[in-house]
Amino acid sequence: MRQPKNTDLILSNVARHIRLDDEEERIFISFLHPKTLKRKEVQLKQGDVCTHSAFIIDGALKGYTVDKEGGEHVINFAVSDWWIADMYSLISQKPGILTIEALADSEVLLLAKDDQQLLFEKVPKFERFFRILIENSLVANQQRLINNLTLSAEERYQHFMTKYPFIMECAPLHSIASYLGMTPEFLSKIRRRMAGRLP
Amino acid sequence: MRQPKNTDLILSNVARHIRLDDEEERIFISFLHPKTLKRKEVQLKQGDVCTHSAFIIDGALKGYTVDKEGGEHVINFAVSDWWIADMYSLISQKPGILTIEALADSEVLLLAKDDQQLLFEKVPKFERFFRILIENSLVANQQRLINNLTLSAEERYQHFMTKYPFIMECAPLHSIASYLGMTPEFLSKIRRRMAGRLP
DNA sequence: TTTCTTTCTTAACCTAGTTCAAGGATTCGG
DNA sequence: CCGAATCCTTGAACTAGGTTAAGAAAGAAA
Repeated sequence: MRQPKNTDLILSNVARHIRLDDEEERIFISFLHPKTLKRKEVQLKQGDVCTHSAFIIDGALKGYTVDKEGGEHVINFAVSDWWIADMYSLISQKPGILTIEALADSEVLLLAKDDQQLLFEKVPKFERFFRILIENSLVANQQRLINNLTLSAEERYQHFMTKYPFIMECAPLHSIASYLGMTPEFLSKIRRRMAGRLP
Repeated sequence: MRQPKNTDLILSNVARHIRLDDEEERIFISFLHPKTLKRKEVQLKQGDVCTHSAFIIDGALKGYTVDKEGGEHVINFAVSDWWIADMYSLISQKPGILTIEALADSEVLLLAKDDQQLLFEKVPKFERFFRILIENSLVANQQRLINNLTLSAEERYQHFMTKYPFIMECAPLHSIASYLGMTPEFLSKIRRRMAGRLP
């Protein structure tokens, strides 16, 4: 086996949108830096400039902001086969608003912003790939906004469970509550109601 | 004056991110279709497939969804020098979730999705331009999500006023309330409180 | 002008979701 | 295996924001 097993996943991720020949694959992989994260380890800290995108091979991460009262607000999750970064900071190269932290021991591949630029020059197809990634992010984000504006807390939870069952399995409920814009206590109440236990 | 005045605005909009020569400008403009909209006129209806992006020369539009109870939820505004479309539908070419409607008599330039594809082939620089537009959309959208999750109704309103004073001037308050995720009655209460009129 | 519609506000009442405080259940590090 | 976090749940008291209903002000249409 010439390539380490962990690059198979990212190559099939890329192959979903663009087709690469062997040489292009080699170039791409040469830009990636593997990193392992312990549970609770912070990959990016709020206030720092985001210099890398991370592709998750295994494990799970969350991105969150801490508000002025110290409350934590989960903005996104990322599990195996997903990308995560503080897009605002990555794009603008200004201090970011997200802390990205491992929910479980994880293995990721990092792609530096500068290397991404080089990659665009050597393999222009990647412009297209990352444009599609961003398009999908935008659509997902907008849909989430609409859900927050139009659905009740219970409906948001139900929708989340059917859309992201795999996240239900690896993220603690209080993080999911935060992501859904409610308190953990209220999520608990919803779950009791849904289980038929009154009141 | 060789070019109609109304293309100046869109060319300077494009020039903010990519540099075009005369021929490229000519090609770009040849793909644009001017359209005028009367106040309340619908440019795109919820459920239809979005086939064009619109660049606003003059006037103002809003994009909104109607939920199953018939409630209207404003998802975005667009004023002079902005682009608007149902990105979900435009990208996926599936029936959309937004209705896009003129808030005032408006003048827009339409770019068909197919023509955009042709434009990419003839002037590849535009790939970059539209990628940047989408990046900015994504960042703005994410920031809005964070605001909705972390700020009170009053804080959201104050933030909106300072960030979009020009929208304050052309959109009715009930649309702004909807955009901010509150009822018009509650926005009214906030405004009274802020004006110092008790209670 | 007059009428009709849209926009904005008020006030009284209501409720979805929060806060606070506490206890039990798991899980994790050592 | 033990102690300490972390996680989840409960319940009671509270509040930010919603609902309903009504009227005033200001345009637009005619």
